[in-house]
Amino acid sequence: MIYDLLKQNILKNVQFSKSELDTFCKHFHPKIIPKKEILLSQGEICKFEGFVLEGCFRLFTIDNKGNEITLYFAVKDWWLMDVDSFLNKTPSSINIQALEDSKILMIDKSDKLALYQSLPVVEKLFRIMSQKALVAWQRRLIRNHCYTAKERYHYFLKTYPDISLKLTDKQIASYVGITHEFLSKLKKQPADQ
Amino acid sequence: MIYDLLKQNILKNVQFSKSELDTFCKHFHPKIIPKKEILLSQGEICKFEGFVLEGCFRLFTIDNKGNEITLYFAVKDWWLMDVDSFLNKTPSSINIQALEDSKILMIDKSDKLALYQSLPVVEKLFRIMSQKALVAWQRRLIRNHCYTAKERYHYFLKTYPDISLKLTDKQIASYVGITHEFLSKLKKQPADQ
DNA sequence: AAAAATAGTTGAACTTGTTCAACTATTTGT
DNA sequence: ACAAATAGTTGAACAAGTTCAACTATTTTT
Repeated sequence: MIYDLLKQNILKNVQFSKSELDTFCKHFHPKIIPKKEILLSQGEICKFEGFVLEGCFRLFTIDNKGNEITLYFAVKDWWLMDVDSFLNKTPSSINIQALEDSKILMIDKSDKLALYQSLPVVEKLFRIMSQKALVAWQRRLIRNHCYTAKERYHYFLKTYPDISLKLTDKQIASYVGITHEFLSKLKKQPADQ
Repeated sequence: MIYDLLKQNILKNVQFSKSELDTFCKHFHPKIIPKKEILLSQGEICKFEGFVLEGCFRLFTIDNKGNEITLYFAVKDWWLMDVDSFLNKTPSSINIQALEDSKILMIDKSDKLALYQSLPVVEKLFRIMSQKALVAWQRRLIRNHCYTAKERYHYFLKTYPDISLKLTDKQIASYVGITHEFLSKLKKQPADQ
């Protein structure tokens, strides 16, 4: 069933009854996003939340010097949104673009806010999801300080072997935080040196 | 009253009734932490959450090369904990140290978990606090890529003028992500150059 | 008040990663 | 299948930030 993956994802974080799962899921609607399409553009206000079923997305921002920084790549079982823009109704500073033909489950902001009201356990779900995400961002910041570019690159390959197969080196470089020219040079060196 | 600041902090994030505020606060106990004392050490499991009333704390990690990376400084109105360790019962990778004689409100993990049960609006409070924190970490990672060391240093001074007065340059450098020698050189240059 | 420890400064040599430019290889659109 | 666009490679010059060491200034401890 179309909601199976979403239900599994929820149950990884918190206990939901069968009926709670159904109530939750029925507000999510499938959507096909063709390759290259932009789901959210820098400047727009994010009024949805998405859950990836198939394909791959890149969430990135473009700084004032024109550099692209990739926040993360989202494949099957990942969530898509700009928390900042969604929460604070501010223009988004990120772009969400499909790197492949993709399929997501989408919920409108108004439906999500209604869910928080009608199904209190949803607060717990997103409390836990947010705390886990927060921890991941903390760790990434620490890695960015402690690890060299080369170590960060190999960490990425090791941590997301499946995702990295779908990406160009340029996209990986924008996640690792280096130029693609330098990544090209790194690749020539053996991993341990 | 001792809980005034905590109550204000809560109301910034979510609407609590007077009785909800009281029920929430009564599980927090004041604690004095003298200067230099370590509230949580790397390796320990974090079984509390703290809210700063007075003084100043540094949350930092020491990497395998012996470098100190400061996650953040916590003064009045900031929260203290290692979310990762608290949530996942894993040995903490951070140290929390008082930089001055300080006073906090502290809640035990078991009391906090009980609060989630007895007062459902607490889930909402921490859902929102976590989402805001998550956004702050996202933004910091982006700044670390886009800004030079000098820009990050001046951003810190501008954003936390009150906190920076309490800190040594060495501590600031460990937040900005540079050596204190380099910070010393940066300070000689005019801010805009 | 003296001694010890910690913080801050400075310079020289060095390392890591960037920039720019020219080129080759691969993918995409028609 | 061809043209156009995009991705990847390579090298040389450069810039940002580190390391190490020697020194001075300030703070803490006794």
